Amino acid sequence: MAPEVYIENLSEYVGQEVKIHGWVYNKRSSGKIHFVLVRDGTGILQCVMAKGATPDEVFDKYDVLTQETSLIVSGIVNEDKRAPGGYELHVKDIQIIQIAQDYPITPKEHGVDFLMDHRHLWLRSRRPHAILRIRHRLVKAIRDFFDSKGFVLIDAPILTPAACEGTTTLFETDYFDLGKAYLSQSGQLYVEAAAMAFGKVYCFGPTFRAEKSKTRRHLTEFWMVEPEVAFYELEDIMNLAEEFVEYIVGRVLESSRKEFEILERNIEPLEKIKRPFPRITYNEAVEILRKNGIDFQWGNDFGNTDETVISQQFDKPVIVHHYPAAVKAFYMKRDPNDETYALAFDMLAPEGYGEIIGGSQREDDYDTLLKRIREHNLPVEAFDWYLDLRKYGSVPHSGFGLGVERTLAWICGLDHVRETIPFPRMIYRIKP
RNA sequence: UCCGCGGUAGCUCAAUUGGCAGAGCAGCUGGCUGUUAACCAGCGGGUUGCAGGUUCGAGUCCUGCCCGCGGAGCCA
Repeated sequence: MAPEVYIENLSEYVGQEVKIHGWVYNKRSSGKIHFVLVRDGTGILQCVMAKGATPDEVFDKYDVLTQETSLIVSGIVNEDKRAPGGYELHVKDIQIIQIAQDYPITPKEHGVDFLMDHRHLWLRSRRPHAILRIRHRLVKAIRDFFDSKGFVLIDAPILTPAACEGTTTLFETDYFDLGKAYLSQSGQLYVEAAAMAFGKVYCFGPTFRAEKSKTRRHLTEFWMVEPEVAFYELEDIMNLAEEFVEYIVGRVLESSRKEFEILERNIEPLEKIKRPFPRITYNEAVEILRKNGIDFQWGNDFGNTDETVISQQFDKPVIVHHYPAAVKAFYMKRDPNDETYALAFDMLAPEGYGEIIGGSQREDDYDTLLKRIREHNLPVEAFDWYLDLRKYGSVPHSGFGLGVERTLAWICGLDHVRETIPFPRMIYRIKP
């Protein structure tokens, strides 16, 4: 009985008969010799059927094979330079499971809209397959980084009673007799509570923003990892962010060569992502913009093109810190030396990708935080528990959030975040 | 929400000044013993996004609407 194996392990079975379970990816023929490309989720294998060498009744099955027909194929593994991937299967038998009719995605060109409508099938194609494998490894690297440093994973709730950051739009839903609930746009307030319990924590999950943004950098549902550390000040958390990004890029680089080739991603820029990263203040960033001919108004937050210009000055991620407090969230601590500035930082990815991290030291003084909540016209009742954290053993603490999809788009060299998540949610797309 | 671009065969696109809607791929038929998005020959395939209007005649011009894409604002 031939062993049932996966294509990624074929090199261990050269000369042996094996059984592959999979789907027809493509086929071509010269009449007396057929080539069927079979994929099984781990790779793509060329299966060869030659008149005379293959039993006639098996050879003739070629005619009914259509793209994405599911089958079990058995044969002898052969090493051959002419085969894509270097190995091929000399077919002895084919068992057809189901014949696929009119598979809509052909090996030719398609538009993004068509492919997104067929995202459930598009996942089978080389490119999305490569991206999502890299996503898997990126997520693993993120978890390994924090786990190896003694952080505790604390999952934040998805349904929340109020906005974490007052301004952005929230998805709203009815919540029994308690009024409205909102889909979380950040787990941050909850990890702050957890940091006071466990010291070093992180949350990792989906977050939701009902912004009507239609750009290559926005999804309405995206994944964010948010570490929070007690007794960390701004400098400490910037150091952590820097070490973190160096680590996850390195991990993905060493594990995903094959996928980067499929994506035609030049990995040289990624190999330069080593500490230390450049650090500039908001004011220095403004100078850069003005030197590049941008008429930037001091006190504004950076726009998309501003971020691109700043990040293009460096070949590593750049940390911008000490933003004007007025443009930052209510919970960020202000610089005691100059209250104009917040102890906040963003990390902008190189190659024009822009912001992938936003973080800060948090306001830890009760009266100051209460004042900020009122200044931002936020409902104080909703934040009573959050204020409690400043009543019972308040300490300096800091954290940041990293957007997984933006980070992955940068690492893969993609021009849109929609390809970095299996089923993207955008303002005009909820299906499939 | 605002600005710009687009919607033609299953898919990707073409159609000159308003004048017979066309090609490649996919599908079907036939050919080919080493193909690499194979190739060669043939066949079938259309409510030109929707609703009006101008005109002898509209894919093409006008009005309204729908949908998508790119960008701005906001953000990770």
